[in-house]
Amino acid sequence: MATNSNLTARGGETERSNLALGRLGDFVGFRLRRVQNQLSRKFAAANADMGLRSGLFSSLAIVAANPGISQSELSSEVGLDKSVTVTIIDELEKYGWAERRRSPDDRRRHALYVTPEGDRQLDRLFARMEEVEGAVLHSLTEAEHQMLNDVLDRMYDAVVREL
Amino acid sequence: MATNSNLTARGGETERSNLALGRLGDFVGFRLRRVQNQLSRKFAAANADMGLRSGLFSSLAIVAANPGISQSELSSEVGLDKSVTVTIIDELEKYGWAERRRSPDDRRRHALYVTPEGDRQLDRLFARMEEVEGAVLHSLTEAEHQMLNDVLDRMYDAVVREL
DNA sequence: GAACAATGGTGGAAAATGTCAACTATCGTT
DNA sequence: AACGATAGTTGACATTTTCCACCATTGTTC
Repeated sequence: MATNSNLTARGGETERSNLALGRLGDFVGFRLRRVQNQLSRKFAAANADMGLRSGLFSSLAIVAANPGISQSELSSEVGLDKSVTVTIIDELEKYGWAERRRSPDDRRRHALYVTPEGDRQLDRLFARMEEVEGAVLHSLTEAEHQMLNDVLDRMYDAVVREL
Repeated sequence: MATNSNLTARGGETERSNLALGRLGDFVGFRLRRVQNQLSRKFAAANADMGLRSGLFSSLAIVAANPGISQSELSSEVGLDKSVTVTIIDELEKYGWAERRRSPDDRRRHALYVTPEGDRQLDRLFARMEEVEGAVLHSLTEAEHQMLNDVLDRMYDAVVREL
């Protein structure tokens, strides 16, 4: 049942660097976190030159894909608090990568848009992200990659569609 | 190529709550983060009663699976700084869930062990984790689950085995 | 159309986390 | 005995979350 490749025995002071996962290995959440941790670490390292705040890239990308989106919508999509989103948009505007425009319909809302400069920046960021992921994905077949995306989407739908 | 189920059109002010992912949808890292975020959020909510610090559960589980492990080894496995691990073990000892014992071989090291009480606690935590994951995993077949674990393991190996 | 609850956005304080650089004790090697 | 490397600890510091109060605007209700 378990896909356990870490059978490292304790007791013999093994030199194999791998540790046992124990029951932790039965949970997808753990494996997910493990991989995701490393991945985001790599990505952060690759972009250490410019000091990009954590949620900044995702936010910019989401705005680019959804022109006119509101800060609340963005917040819930990226999974950040509204107040954090404010800070992020502030920064994006400071860099000149995005801008707020008052919505004519609902004057409370700020409709968000990516500037041309922001688009260029996104290109760069996406390129680096591809590099980082490439190193990881080359160990997967195209079919596996496809299936992974599919499975992750279904998991996301499942976890979101409950209260 | 992309497994995109969010084709929500912009422009028509659609009421569908789903947003477009755009190019972000081409990256596994994004999907990974998405699912993992929700999952850990759920898990945290399920355990809100006791105030469990972030890395605490994983650490306890790893120690349980590797009795006598050192703090450094634990640190690198969980992906935390040594100093953070110190704090975590402090807390675990305060709760009476784990303990340090000076290693006889190497008196610098602290060999870590889970107490019986810690084991009971782990049972409870694992049970809750199963509940949380169960809701997500029921949307996957057993074969998919298996494959997901396998793929994630390979990705982890790939990302770890590079400098 | 006046009153009131609900929503989008801001600002700021406080707690939780993560990062880093000393510093001690111990080990291994020479 | 002397040296560098490792395990653990501590404390300072920056960065991130988390919350809560607040203002402007909207929508609803009578």
